[in-house]
Amino acid sequence: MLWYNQIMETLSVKNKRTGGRSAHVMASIRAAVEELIKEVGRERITIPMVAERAGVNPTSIYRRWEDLPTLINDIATYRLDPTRTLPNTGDLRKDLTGWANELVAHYRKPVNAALLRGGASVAGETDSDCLRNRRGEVEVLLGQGNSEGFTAEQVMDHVVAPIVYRVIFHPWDLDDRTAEKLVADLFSLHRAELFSSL
Amino acid sequence: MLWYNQIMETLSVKNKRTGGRSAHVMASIRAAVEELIKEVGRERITIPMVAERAGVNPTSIYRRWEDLPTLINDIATYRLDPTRTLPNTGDLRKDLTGWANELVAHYRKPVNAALLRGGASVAGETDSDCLRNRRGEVEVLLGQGNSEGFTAEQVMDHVVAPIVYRVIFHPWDLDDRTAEKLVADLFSLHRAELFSSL
DNA sequence: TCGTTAATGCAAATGATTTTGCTTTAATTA
DNA sequence: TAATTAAAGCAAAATCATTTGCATTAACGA
Repeated sequence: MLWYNQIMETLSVKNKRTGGRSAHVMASIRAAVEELIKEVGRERITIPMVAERAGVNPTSIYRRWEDLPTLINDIATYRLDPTRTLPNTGDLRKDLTGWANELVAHYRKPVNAALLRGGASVAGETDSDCLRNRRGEVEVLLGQGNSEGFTAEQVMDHVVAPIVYRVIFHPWDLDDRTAEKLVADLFSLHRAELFSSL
Repeated sequence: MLWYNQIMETLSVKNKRTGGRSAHVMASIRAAVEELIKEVGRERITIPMVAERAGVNPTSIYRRWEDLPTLINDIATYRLDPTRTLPNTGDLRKDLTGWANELVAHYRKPVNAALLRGGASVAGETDSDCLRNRRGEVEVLLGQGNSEGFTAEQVMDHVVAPIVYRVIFHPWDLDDRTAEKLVADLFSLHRAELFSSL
């Protein structure tokens, strides 16, 4: 649960009055967007819809945000906390599995999946790769202790990419065995390379 | 270049008249959506915009497609000619590599990448998976001759997903060795399973 | 080629979204 | 607590999207 002033701090457009009513309006709008993203999907949300669900006047939304994409990106900016501690048991396989499981759990929440799809729709040109933090984390995981010869690219290709693919296109195929299976695939791939170099 | 009747066959909503004018209207709409996706981005396209650019009456779009997400998904889904012949040399590895190379070449064109991102933003609900044809093709490739024990899921996870991930988030990492490398990974993964079962 | 009628075009009507001017509420500061 | 004024509410107007009924075009089978 975020406090109202924390909610206010997450917005791209600032108010001068950050307490009481304003914060309550923001919280209602955010809750409404999250509900609606789950119920009707990002593409079918309208501003009047959000206003009605939030019990707020549409004008209040129009005056604060330029347009709907801005609103949704603002509100759905629920991120994996970049300061959280990563698994570090000394066992790379365990760490990767634990980390990938966090990723899966995160993106099984419809709001976060919707955000990723939203990120996808504006990716490619700018440097706004909304997964760049994940690659950074992979590098940390590989760096702490024995990387067993894996590169971040391999982990991104064979663990992160399949998860992302499922989140975006096949969310119903994302279950709590996905992460373990993919890490197992990664490790068998690696062993194969060891064998073939014998 | 698709023929008009091939374009018609790709739509989710069918016409009884598939030639001449209808096909021309479809082709114009498709071209308009492609241009606009590049120019203004998925988020700011409207149906009247598409109609004007296509030189077509908005009514023609409204009557055929339920709404904009459906239209975009339709166009994004069928950009690769679904009737093209797939590689069939008898050598699965060669076939997969050739097919994956087609995929890479296709998505290295900016229009197609933009369409995939557009598809991503409307994915996740219903069965509107704009990559479902790719999975179908994988099943065909595995079905013709020796599948060497691969499942479509494995190919989707370790060949298609990494390509899609790069297309959407890292297009600059998509080069003409990507496909071959990923198929090589897939095969080494498979060999690993053989080894580990010894 | 002709006749049928599906598909498109056109225009008016409807419905929804967005903007605007003004009023009210209440957060903040003194 | 009172004064100030930012932010929210309200309602009417303007804009834009969508639907609808009918006229026109042309695809396709006879």
